[in-house]
Amino acid sequence: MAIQAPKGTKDVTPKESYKWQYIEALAREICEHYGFREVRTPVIEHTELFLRGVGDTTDIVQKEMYTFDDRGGRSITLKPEGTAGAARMFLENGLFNDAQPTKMYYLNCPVFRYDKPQAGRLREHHQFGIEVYGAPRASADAECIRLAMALLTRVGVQNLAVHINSIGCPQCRPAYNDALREYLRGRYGELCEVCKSRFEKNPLRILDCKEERCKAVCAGAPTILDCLCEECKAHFAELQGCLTSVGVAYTVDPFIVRGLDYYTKTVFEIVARCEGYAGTVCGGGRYDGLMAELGGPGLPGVGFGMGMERLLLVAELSGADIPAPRRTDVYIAALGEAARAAGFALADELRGQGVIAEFDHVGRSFKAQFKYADKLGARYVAILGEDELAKGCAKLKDMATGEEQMIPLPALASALKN
RNA sequence: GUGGGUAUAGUUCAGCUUGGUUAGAAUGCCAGAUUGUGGCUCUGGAGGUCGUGGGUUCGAGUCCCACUACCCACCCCA
Repeated sequence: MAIQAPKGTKDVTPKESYKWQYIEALAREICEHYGFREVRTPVIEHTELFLRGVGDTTDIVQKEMYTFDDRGGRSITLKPEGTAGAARMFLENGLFNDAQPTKMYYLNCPVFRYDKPQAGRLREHHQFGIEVYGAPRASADAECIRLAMALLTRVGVQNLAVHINSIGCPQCRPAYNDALREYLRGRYGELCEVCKSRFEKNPLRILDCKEERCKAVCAGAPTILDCLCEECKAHFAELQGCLTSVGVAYTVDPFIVRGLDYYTKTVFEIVARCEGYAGTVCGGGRYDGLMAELGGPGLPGVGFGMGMERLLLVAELSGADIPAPRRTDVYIAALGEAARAAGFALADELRGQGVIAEFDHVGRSFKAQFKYADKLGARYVAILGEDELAKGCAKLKDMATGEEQMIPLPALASALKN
């Protein structure tokens, strides 16, 4: 093959697109029930947006962005996540002047990260995500988590676990960072190289390290939950109360910190465990400082992102029941030029009446047309040969029972609908 | 960025260890087996520059090297 798709990208073929459409339809339906409206923002943004929004010390910004200069010399970046673009859209369109909160979702949003591809991770993937702006109370956080769980369970993903944490706010986190550094200082030599470099600029990330030795060191570390200010404590308590009240089981995991700089207070991950894949399917949290960071009013935000490829992967691995696409109602088998002309028009007529009708564009024999109709899974074949045409009828064959019946052409549509 | 594996028909793979005439299977695709009828069965057909480039050899799908791509794990994340 001369040209193949770029590394880390994946085609959706006509044989599998129905699975995507199924999940998209469920997501739309659930979002509607929760009062969210769809937004669509550009695939490209000014690089500056992500430097300020996502944070210039994050892995995403430092080594995973698709950044290039356009012909006008502007630095442009393919969006690496959904929130920054949504926030920019919100500010640029002055939506903060409307009654708050603003609840939005995006679906099939392409996001790009220059990463090494592997199971459940691509360079271009598509996210479903939601954003709630202007809602300071923790009930909004809980609503986001509840919505994510509603979709995941509805899609059929098994063995889900919700992990929540609070990473505090600008008032209480510096104190925690000091406490953490104080604790780690004595065991600094035991940390991995990456964590040593994190020590000064972002010690919180050390808690997230997957290295066994770092985990061992962190096991006895002070937790941020002990250092939260009164406001953050109350917020976290409200979140837990809300989750409990809607039946969302969760575990408090002081080790999740998330990879984006904009988070404050609530962070959460929803993890799925199944044969073949175990890991995060949804990650999100609160970002009360983001809007101000982007030069807008100090409105709070909360939301999550969910990778659709990953969602589909775990859904299939969990044996989710994804309904097959609608079958062909009738295949019109015509032979001879006059019959073909009539058959072509008949197909169009039937489609206009809501029937899924197919017609031969290859010029196959009757036998081959039947075979093809069978492959399509057609319920009926309408036979239109010279005999039938002369009578103004079609012979309708039920492919399951084999029964045949002569039907006048004008009555076909209603016969098919029964 | 680090480590491991793989690359042969549309697809899933065998053949490679012990180099040797026209490279196989299954499945899919096309056609035929009563002249206007599917599924099951049978028969036939099309389809491969054996990832790319170099090397060793009388001879390379098979051995060696490089490159590329893909898969898996680490890291990070969705």
